[in-house]
Amino acid sequence: MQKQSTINDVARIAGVSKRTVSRVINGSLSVGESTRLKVEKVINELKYAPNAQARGLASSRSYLLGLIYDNPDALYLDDVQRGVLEVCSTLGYELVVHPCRYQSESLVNDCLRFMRRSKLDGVIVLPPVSESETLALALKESGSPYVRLSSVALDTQEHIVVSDDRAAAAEMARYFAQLGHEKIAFISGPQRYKSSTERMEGFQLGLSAYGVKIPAEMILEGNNTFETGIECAKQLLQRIKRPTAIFANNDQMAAAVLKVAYSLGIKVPEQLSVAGFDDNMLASRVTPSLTTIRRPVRQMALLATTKMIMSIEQNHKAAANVAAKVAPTLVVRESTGRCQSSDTEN
Amino acid sequence: MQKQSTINDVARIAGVSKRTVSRVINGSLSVGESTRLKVEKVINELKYAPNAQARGLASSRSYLLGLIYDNPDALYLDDVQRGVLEVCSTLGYELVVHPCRYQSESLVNDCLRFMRRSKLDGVIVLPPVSESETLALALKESGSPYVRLSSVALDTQEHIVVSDDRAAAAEMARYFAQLGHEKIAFISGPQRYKSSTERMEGFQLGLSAYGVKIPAEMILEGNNTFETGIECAKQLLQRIKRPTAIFANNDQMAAAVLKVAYSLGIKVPEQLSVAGFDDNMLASRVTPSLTTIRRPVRQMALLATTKMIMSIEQNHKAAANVAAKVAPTLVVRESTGRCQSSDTEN
DNA sequence: AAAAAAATTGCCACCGCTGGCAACTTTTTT
DNA sequence: AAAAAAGTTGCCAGCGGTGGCAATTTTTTT
Repeated sequence: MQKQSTINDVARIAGVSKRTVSRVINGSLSVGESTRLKVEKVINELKYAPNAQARGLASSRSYLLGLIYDNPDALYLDDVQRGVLEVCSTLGYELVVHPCRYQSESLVNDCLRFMRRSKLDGVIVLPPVSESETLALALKESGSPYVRLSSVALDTQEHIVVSDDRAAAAEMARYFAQLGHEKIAFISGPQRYKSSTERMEGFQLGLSAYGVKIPAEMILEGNNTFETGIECAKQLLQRIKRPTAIFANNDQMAAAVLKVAYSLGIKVPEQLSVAGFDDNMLASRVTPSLTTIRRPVRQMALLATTKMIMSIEQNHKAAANVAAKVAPTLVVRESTGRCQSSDTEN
Repeated sequence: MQKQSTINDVARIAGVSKRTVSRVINGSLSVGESTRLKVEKVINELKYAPNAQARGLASSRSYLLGLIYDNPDALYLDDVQRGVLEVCSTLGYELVVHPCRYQSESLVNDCLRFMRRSKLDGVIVLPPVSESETLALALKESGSPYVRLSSVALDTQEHIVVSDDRAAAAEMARYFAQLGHEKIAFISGPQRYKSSTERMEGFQLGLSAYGVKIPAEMILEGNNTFETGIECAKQLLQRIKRPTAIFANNDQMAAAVLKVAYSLGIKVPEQLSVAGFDDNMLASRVTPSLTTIRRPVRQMALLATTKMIMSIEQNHKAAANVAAKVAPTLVVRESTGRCQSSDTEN
């Protein structure tokens, strides 16, 4: 367990002051070329790495980013983390993960404490926590950089990256309509989440362009889990007049529909078209594979992180200029097809 | 954005020295009851929270734990994170995630830098990185606490939590044999991972107890991804003499087998039994649902974290006493059944 | 009641680094 | 060539806590 070398060691050996070493580390412009090389050489020899705590204490920077979320889909979270870490690692930041409870009334305090305690340089907030306006306000007031991922534009460009779920759902509607479906059902997510209502409205709007309307009894609310998907699917498929196509708010529930259809002997896509939303790993694994909407989650995370680091490093104008909107795209696979049922057929 | 209060503010207002405030914060025993109350009152009024960086700098503790891994299955990672965070949050630690490349020759340096830079109090290492003996050695030498999750006992109880994959695979073998299968295939994971060889050996050993032996051509090596699972499954199922049962090293590959079997018109479980390993979300989502081995991942993470925090807090004997071995269990679902093929049938 | 022991509390240095400003060099201007 | 400007580098004071030890107060012992 060898003693860790400090900035003093580097300074002494390189024959310069530690202030100069500090400048080299931070890429200051005002360091002579020869001095820089000399110092860098010593740094490498000693395998010196600056102490993040000391650095943070002196400069009120921690090079720590936080990720705040509430019980997201594992696959979604993983995608986000990968995206964030990709940027972090190249820019020298580390990521601290922090689950919390969206519903809790101590949410705001919890998050602020988290940020203060670890002196985070900024936080990335995932849905649905990102939809909390009180939290957003508190973050804004706290003065530390933050970026929200969301399905709806919520505040200024600087603090958000949105995916246009509404448009994507509309595209799915168009696709369904063009396949000739008219008896269409929708399994929504919790209506208290904006992403759910966005998708539902987009879908309905898209269908209405084709003169198709979803009757109220064809809209069921799940909570984005496989289990509730099963419940909803059973309700929809055991009816006398069952739909010929079902659009679910996410892949988990769409997979559940597949499962129920199978157990009822309903053939997909011949007798029933099914589509999901997310395009997570599940979509391509199930049989038949799911037609779905691909959300560029990783890319959103990437943008969000870039944006945040820019705003940490005082490039607010630049941060506001990083693209803030991404467009999910339709991915057609095996679970959807032309409507083949005649009028009277069930 | 109000100024954050410091220990000095608390000390001044409470009319004591900051050393005393520090003692109160750290729960030192030698503080008079009345003094403590007085100080705590001020702390609450000011909503004072100690600066983690300053604390760390002075005491060489950061209350930060690291999680080191290389490209794990998203579902596995999520499970681990949940387990770790559960303990962390109750004990006042935060978690920093750090992906790295197991194959890279800079692995050790990368990990050590990570630990030093953020002054982590300890790290949890996931497979396959956890199998690197050089890394383990470096960690031991570095003196900072670490715990490895693995499928094989690798070092002293204090630093590891293992799941007995070998025994679990043997149990699957027993189950297969009792169903009457004799033409059995195995899709292994990369042979360079201990977990892969453990499972394979356990499976073979288990079968041999029933006089069943897997011929070499019935063992294929995938790399634990769905895609390679597809390749292996195709090879196995397009043969004239195809197996009546396939055991895959993980659920991803087992799901791939299901997919291929479906496309070839092979009925599962009537004509082919399929089983996986992990019991992740996928297993229950696919059709037919997968018989598999449930690994108590979350529990392992929990144990590992508990163990580590104990050893951070100097309770080495206690740490060594936390259970270090968990037993995965067989979960029977729909993808397996009695062997129904006669001798000549394919 | 004085001395010894124990319990509290305070002082000061220091953890490792960066910020501000001064000092020293080198280059450019006049 | 002297003066001004620009480019480098160093010194010192913190950032907000904790550790060691001394000082003070309280309790116990004789």
